[in-house]
Amino acid sequence: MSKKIHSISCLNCSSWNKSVFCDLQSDQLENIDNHKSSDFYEKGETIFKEGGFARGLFCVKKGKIKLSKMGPSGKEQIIRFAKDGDIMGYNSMLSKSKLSSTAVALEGSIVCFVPANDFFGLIKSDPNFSLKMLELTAKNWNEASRLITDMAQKTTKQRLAEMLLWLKETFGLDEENCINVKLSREEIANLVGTATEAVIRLIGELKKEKLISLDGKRIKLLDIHGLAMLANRLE
Amino acid sequence: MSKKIHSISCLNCSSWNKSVFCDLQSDQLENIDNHKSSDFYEKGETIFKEGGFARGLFCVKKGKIKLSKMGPSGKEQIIRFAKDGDIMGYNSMLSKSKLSSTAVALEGSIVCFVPANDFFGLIKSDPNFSLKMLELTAKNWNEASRLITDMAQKTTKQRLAEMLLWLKETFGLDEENCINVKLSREEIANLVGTATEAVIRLIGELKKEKLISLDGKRIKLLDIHGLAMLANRLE
DNA sequence: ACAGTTTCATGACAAATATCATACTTTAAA
DNA sequence: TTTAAAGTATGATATTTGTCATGAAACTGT
Repeated sequence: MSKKIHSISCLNCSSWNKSVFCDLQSDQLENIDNHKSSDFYEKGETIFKEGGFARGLFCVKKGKIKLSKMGPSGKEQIIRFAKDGDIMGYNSMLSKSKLSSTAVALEGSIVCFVPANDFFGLIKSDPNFSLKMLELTAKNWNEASRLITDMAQKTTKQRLAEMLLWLKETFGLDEENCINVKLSREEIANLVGTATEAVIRLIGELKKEKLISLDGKRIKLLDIHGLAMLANRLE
Repeated sequence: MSKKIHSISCLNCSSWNKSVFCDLQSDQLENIDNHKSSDFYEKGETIFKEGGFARGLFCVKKGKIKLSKMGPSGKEQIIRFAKDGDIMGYNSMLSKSKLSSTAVALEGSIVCFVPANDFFGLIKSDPNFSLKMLELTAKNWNEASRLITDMAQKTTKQRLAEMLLWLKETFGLDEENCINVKLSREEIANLVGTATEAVIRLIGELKKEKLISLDGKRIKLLDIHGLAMLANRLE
């Protein structure tokens, strides 16, 4: 189970300035501080489950989280990731529907929980916050519509290349150009939307083509431009 | 080219109550009235183009519109539809990015244009409107994430069944259980994310399986439950 | 009514991908 | 450390789907 930890103030949060709360005044943050709670989740722990009820907003203080949906035949589909400063669960709250995805920690993560009332209070009282939220949801839509098009039109190999680039953009690269997140082959398959075996084979091909290399379990990007070409990114 | 037509007041608009503007006060609507314009678009006409700049919001007074993205190899991908009371172009405005899709009329349609300033004015001044917009964008996300999962995991035939049901839910059925919108096979293919030939073949199969029948160009749904089973809809 | 164009339809074939079977390898647990 | 379990890898095969070719049917404008 997740461990309740001592909440530090949003004012001192290392991820505050990356978050949607970055423009709030200190009295607004204090109000959140008074009602929020913070939890630590081990790698593999579930933060919330698809189909559940959203009583509030989750904000990632530190960590890496995958958000996935159950496909029709019980196969997981990773929809997006959340990292430091990202928020989760707001779509269900806003649309007053069940949580549309499951959140699982990819590594030890600290996640704060802000009750729905405080969130809606901000929206009612602070137009700038609303605008910030709208900006966020609009960006999400742009991402999503691109993803729909990619899923529908690109080959598995192109999608794999695309996802490797997406992972790079989301989590960045370490000193050795390795993608800064650990995913199993199965998780990559659940992101690309294919079978695990296919991912294994295609990673092998990308390796042969000198686009990537494997440093243990870590994936090193050797030729980012080549990957972008393969993924058929026009922009 | 589209024809500029005489704008009638939002107060008398037949689609007003279905729209995101339904809770506005008459003075707010009058303000929109003073700045908006209305245009008629013939079937096949383009309302706006992907990559363009969003100077405002498009609101469908009457009609049926497809919103699509260009895929990497130049193939159109239909992302969503808009009908009476639906708005378009707001995601690009909100995220301050280029229009992420192209809007084309599927039949003669009347579309009003509301300048960005008025839209942002509403958001700044009316928290209820912001909330309504957030509700809308959140619902869009839920739709989109479902669509991503479907595209990634379902077979072409399942996706076709899924899309037929989606069309039914979006545009409804006429007296004879036919889907209330006319799409070419190619457009259906661009919605399902497959080749036109595949759609033609699969429509043939669905016909043989007595799930649908063809009444000229119109698609009649014979067995909605059967289609839902095939599409593997769990809920 | 006509020719020209587009849309719809079907077959043959090639390519991509899923599935199943089976090892090997690493990680975790006893 | 040993054993079990999970994750990774590879081959063989079947299925699905895309592509190309061709022809019929429906629509369009003159």
